Amino acid sequence: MSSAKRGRGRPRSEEAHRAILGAAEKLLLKHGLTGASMDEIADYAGVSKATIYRWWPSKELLALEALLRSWDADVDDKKTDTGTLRGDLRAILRPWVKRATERRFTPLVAALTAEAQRDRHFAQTWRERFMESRRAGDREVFARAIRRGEINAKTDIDLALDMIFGTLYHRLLHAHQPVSVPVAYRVVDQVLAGLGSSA
Amino acid sequence: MSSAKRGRGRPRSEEAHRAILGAAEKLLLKHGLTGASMDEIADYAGVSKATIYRWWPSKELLALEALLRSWDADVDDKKTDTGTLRGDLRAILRPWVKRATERRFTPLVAALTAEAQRDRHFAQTWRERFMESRRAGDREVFARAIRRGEINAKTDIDLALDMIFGTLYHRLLHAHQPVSVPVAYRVVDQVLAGLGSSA
Amino acid sequence: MSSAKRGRGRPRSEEAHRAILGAAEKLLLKHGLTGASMDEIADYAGVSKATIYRWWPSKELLALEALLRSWDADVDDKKTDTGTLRGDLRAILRPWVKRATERRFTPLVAALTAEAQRDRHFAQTWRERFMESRRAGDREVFARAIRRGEINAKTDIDLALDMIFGTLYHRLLHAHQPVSVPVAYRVVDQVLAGLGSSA
Amino acid sequence: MSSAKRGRGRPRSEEAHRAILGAAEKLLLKHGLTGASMDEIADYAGVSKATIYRWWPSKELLALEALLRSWDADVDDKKTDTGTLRGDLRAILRPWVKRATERRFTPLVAALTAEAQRDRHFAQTWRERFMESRRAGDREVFARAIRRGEINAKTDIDLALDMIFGTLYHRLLHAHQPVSVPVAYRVVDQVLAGLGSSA
DNA sequence: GTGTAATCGAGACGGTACGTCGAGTCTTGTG
DNA sequence: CACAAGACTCGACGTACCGTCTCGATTACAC
Repeated sequence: MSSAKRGRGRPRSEEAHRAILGAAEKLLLKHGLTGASMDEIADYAGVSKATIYRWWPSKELLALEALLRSWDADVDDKKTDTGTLRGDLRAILRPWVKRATERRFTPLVAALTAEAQRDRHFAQTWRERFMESRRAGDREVFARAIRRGEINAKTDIDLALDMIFGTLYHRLLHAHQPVSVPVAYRVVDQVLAGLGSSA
Repeated sequence: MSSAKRGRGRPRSEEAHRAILGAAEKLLLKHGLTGASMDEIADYAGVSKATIYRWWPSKELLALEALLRSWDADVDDKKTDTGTLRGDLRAILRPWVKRATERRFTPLVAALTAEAQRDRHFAQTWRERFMESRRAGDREVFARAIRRGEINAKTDIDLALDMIFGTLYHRLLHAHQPVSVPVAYRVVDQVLAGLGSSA
Repeated sequence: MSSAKRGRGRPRSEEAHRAILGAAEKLLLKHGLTGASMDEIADYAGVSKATIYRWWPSKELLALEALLRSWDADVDDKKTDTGTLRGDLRAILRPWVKRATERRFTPLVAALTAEAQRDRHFAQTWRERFMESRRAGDREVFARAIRRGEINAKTDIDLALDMIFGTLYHRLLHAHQPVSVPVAYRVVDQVLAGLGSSA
Repeated sequence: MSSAKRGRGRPRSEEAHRAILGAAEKLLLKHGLTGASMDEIADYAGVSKATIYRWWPSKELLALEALLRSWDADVDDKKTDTGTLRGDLRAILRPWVKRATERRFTPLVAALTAEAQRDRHFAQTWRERFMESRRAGDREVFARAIRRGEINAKTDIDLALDMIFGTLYHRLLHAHQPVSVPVAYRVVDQVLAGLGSSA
């Protein structure tokens, strides 16, 4: 019956896996997509390049996973249910701003975003694994507000989220204006105000 | 005609200059920053690579200029003074959306944005020549609205602009949601609505 | 008879053995030493690579054995005693030329000869198993001729054999001149003529 | 006259060329075709790998040229006209044996011979540049003997040469029997004796 | 029968070299 | 001088193959 497919061959080394991701996190996050080479990563991980390529078909996919892990690493994903939409959004944005500004995520995010323009397939993966996955939670916050009757049921949630995160990413990427918790709060306020009237 | 400041040697070839930018526009816009090589560009322009590097210190700077020229090429920058802020913004965004969606700008913009993360110096140039230059006009529209008393004098113009363009770029870059003229109008409406209440 | 040393564990699979040699013969003979990979051979034999390496320490040794088997496969090693040295040598060379020209032995022979230059140990094995083993019979033909008084007892048999096979291999390896049964006969004639006078 | 094609661009660096061939001679001759890597050669030559590949399409072709140069390096190609065929052949073989036995040519020769079996194109080059080029002179020695009336005009020169060099290469490659000047002389004698009677 | 021991298939792994590509620099000869 | 041609350096890329290793599953002989 079952378990038929229980591993036949040599089991894949979780050790190696971890080492690769560790090296990728460290080197790619630090030096960026082009700043770190696969050879370096392999060396640093004490692993052969072939082993990396066995599991990650490209540098970009490896970087994506490293980014994801690093991103999710220090999240205290406290179920943020503060009772108000504004409160929930603030609770989401507070740690987001910290991560986004403290650590060197932006270079990788920018590089992978650029890669997504060149490779439709990667773009798909990028959307699913980076964008959509964190978006799901954010959408829920709006859904709750709708259930509460706090905002109009017809609110375009995706647009609202794009206005919030689009604005902040824009500043992050071009660094022409500061990104901070207060700024994030103001963005939330503006968006919320806008929602009300367009209802 | 004279040519007073004629140097000693062979005069610089405007012809070559134009050819380089033409090739850069064509190839870089079409295939992206990594998709086109300097050798290809030189070949296509019928120019030596050294000549390119004499005038543009790097591929990125060349791409930046090509992007700028292409961007400004088909602009009917009719001084758009419609009398209302909403009208002015719509007038600005209508051609913007066309350019941004019709032509292949996004890959280059994304690639150069990524480059800006790696190179502080390039980031500076990027901000000045790409961001700020088009921003000036946009800001003026808000300034006019303030003078008209249409919006609060303390309005954070930069934030408003980031909310508009940030949102649209966000969608452009990740293609998770559509970008269209109606969408752009809705963004304007939301932002304007937000401005009012936070005044 | 033997089987005395029957071990404790699972007996070695004769099936696997045959399959490996079969695959080796087929693939190595067809594509050469570098043209066929161990992975391919293992796959084709339906056997794991480790099983191959358990019994053959290296690709070269496996190839050697495959070559030997294939070489000896279609030999009608009719004890060729024709009564004269010339007749015996012709009887030996006739099938030799066929094998050497018809099938794809030369690439393997060349590759293994090259390997013998790099690895003294393999060179030893190569000499013993490939050269010497087929040489024994050839030498006997000369010994018979000496017993018959057909040629001088002091004839340098090894030199004679080297002159015959060296010449033919030379042509085989560099393909600058044809190898055929008539050519082989002429070589024999020349060598025999030479022997007589140097006696 | 010609010279029309005198380079426009940067002239190829004879320095680099020499360095590459020097490194190739040293490393490939010393460690063999597989024992030396292109990276090592590039390093040793103080040259980039790309430069090597610009001029030599493959490791094998580079090795061929290195072999040729090294082979021809220490030749005192004294026009050997001793008056007799035997004398001429001895004069040719004396230095040949020295080169062939003293220096580490055989591994490379064997490896390239093996390569010639895999690649028809390389085989062609190999024959032309290694075999035929040195053969031309050897053939002339026989032609002279024919003109002198020393040997039959119908002598199969190529066969005679194959018998001489084939025999010696055979011993060189398999090392089952010694190669020395006396041995070479005996081979010559045998071949010459054979020629006479088959005339 | 149950334990012990060798073998096998599957397949991951480290290592090492390959040949390719692109950016940017440098060296000539020519206009 | 500015330019065209193009050789050169540097360094990364992704691929391929070898031989080793780790497992779990088999298949005997021995107790």
